[in-house]
Amino acid sequence: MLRLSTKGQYGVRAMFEIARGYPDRPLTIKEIAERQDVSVAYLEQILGKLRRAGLVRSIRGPGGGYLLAREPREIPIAAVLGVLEGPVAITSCVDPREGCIRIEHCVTHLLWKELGAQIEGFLNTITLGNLLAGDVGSPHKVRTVLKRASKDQNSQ
Amino acid sequence: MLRLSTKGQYGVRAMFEIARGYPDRPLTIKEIAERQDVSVAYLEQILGKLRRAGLVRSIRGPGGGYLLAREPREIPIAAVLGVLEGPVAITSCVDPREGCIRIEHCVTHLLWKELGAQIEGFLNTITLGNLLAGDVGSPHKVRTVLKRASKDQNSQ
DNA sequence: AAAATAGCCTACTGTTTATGTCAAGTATTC
DNA sequence: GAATACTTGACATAAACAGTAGGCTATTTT
Ligand code: FES
Ligand code: FES
Repeated sequence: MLRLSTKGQYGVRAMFEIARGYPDRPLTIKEIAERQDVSVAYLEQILGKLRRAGLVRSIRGPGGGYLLAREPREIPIAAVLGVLEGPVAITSCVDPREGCIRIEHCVTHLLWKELGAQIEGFLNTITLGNLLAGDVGSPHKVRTVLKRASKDQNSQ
Repeated sequence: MLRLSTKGQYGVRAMFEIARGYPDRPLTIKEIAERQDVSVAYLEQILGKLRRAGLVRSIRGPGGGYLLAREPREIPIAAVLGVLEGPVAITSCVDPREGCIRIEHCVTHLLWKELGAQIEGFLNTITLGNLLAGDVGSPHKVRTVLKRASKDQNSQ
């Protein structure tokens, strides 16, 4: 249950790969594709979205490629997934783009809303910087990152 | 992103409805269907799964219906969803039924695993009993919601 | 200028999953 | 034995997913 689409998965992996080159070296789609086992054509779609959302910037022509638009530590995973998959919406009822008529008499509505908040909270505390450092999971490490990451929540 | 299927949603709502009758009154599929706006035929599938999993038991013939197999407070939402949607598996890589060859050199694997654990943890702390009491989520908001929810239960 | 490199765009397609419906059963009670 | 109610499996439709294909534009190098 609750599976992420491949777009989201590949997107995060691509962003991680780009982050590894930051800030010096632009990475070409081809390089990313090879290192992360994804097709070039599919990655184009994904990176196109991320670029239009302002998370990465691109340089055309020979020597070109992709670069992060901000520092790795200022890009939470939630931002990447938000662009590629839309907002967290466990059910259509809690989707800001949809809604529900039963909402008033519905017991589960609050449940899904709270679950969504938990997920979004978690994904906002983990940044590409954490991924680079390999530190995912343990709460005390997360807390230090939280302060830095909270700035980014606005720009999403 | 991360949407739950209707089977899971309806399943939880059906379980909630059955829980309201616990332990005295078996509820017929028809009653549940009417109160939760779901088709009888679809509910049959859902309740069938829940019955085979031992979460509810059924009584056939006139006066029959469905009853919880255990007390509401002993049935976490995670159990209901687990039956209807399988285990939490953000990606196929962390799905116990599948797996991944890249797992060794993959940075994101731990991330998805941790996210899954967070979700499962949350869903395990909320039981049908909590739903009946209207107490879901952050402790401060709970109290105000509690009153409204309990009113809805009667008027529904 | 021409060639080579690299990103940009969007339409199309096959596959799978989700969301149900339908029909014909079986068990139980009154 | 008639009415009630659960049981089961097959089937239909629609949407989402996962990815391909092909042509285009911008920039650098020779
Ligand atoms: S059914 Fe939509 S809020 Fe519960
Ligand atoms: S790609 Fe499967 S574990 Fe990361």
